[in-house]
Amino acid sequence: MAKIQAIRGMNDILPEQTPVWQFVEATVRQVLRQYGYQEIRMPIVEQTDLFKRSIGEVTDIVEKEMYTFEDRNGDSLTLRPEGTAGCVRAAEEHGLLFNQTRRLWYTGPMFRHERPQKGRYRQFHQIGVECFGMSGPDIDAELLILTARLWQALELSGHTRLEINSIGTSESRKTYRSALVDYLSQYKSDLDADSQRRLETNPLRILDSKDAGTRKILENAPSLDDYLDEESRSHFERLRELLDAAGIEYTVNPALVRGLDYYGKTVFEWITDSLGAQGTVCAGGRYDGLVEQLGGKPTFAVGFAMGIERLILLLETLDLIPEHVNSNADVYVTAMGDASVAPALALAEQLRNELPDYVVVTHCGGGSFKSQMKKADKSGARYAVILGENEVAGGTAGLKPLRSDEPQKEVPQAELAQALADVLSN
RNA sequence: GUGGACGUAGCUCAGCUGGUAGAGCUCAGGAUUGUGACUCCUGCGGUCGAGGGUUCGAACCCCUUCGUCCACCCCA
Repeated sequence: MAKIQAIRGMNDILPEQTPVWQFVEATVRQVLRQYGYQEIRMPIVEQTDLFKRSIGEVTDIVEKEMYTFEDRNGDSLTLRPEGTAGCVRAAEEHGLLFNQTRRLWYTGPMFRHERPQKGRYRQFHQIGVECFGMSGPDIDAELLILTARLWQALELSGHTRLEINSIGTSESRKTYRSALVDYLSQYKSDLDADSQRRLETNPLRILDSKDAGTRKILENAPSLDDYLDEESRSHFERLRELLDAAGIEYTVNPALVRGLDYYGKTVFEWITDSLGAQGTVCAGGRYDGLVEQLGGKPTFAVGFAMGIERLILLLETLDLIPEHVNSNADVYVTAMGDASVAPALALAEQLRNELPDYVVVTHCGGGSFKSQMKKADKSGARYAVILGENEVAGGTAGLKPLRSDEPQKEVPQAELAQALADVLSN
């Protein structure tokens, strides 16, 4: 019988990996807390229409990447392919957006039926940040300053670069789009095959083409910049001033277009060159029209999402996972012989009471002294506490350093916690 | 959805022109009746991804299929 295994592109996160995830999540949480962002938790499943109406009917995500299925009562439901739509739905549904400003964040799995590759999976995890009710470029700048602080906290500054652009309001973008299509249509047969297809589906994406012939044609193409409305233009200029003032480095990439329909004005991406083809580690932008589009009052909004898998992949590639993240024991308590099992369990409890910040692992499962010592070593603990018949009889414990050549000491059990506190703290 | 590479022990891999499987690491035990890391010895561990075909004989050749990885598309 065939073995049942995980769904393609949906990965188990194993015990060796979870400490890294917790480290990244905790670091992000801490930075967001500093800026006063509030966490929101949404369901993983939403009505299919929510995504169709927000992401855009003709995007790849909606057309061919969604996990959509029928509920038992016939409703069409979809596993969320991204977080913004559900966040807007939840915030709107509970009156979080009316006449107020909000700074929200969330994390969790997202689902897209794509072919997996490095840094891209069918179930992947994002940390999303969304801000509502603020119209100016100052909040755009805050988001970028916040992410820059996060890169610093993760020691990723210098391995990520920021690209920004303004794609204008949907009206100005529409005008530009038709100008671009008009221009490119003259050369349609000279465009590469992908770009010919994009002419129908997503013409702005052609700006990004790597094909030499297409690039040549693009040289004389109309520029998005010339079609920007005045408000978008000044918004973008002000954003650049704010970033300059904050010392955030960036490049303006006129070809930077986001794939989701709801974006307008500011768009940005943090990119790394260390991950191969999937180098975008964080991306977002402004989406002032979305709340209204989903049935709410017009509400200014801007946000971004980070891919946790990509962040972790990057940290691992650059060998930036701090040492302490992977250690899963500080003290390992051995128990030699049946008679010392109960005292060992009791002694470990005593240590946990007095040293709540340290990880105390008790040896279970018996075995020779030698094998217990091996396990102590393997655990990564800095100290072994040795409890055998002699120690139990004398009310002491052996305190053995495992990471240095210092000699083992016999310590009265009552003084063991203090002795460990002294040696573990330096 | 398209293309390429690859599936042999828990992990990393070797296995020549077809002759029915090996190493290192890990794990368990021992050398050392209560002391890990280094060393040495012993042991556990494989329907060679699956199914079919060719052959006296297939891990190796052929077909099919499943899976993984990387890239394209697209995206975090």
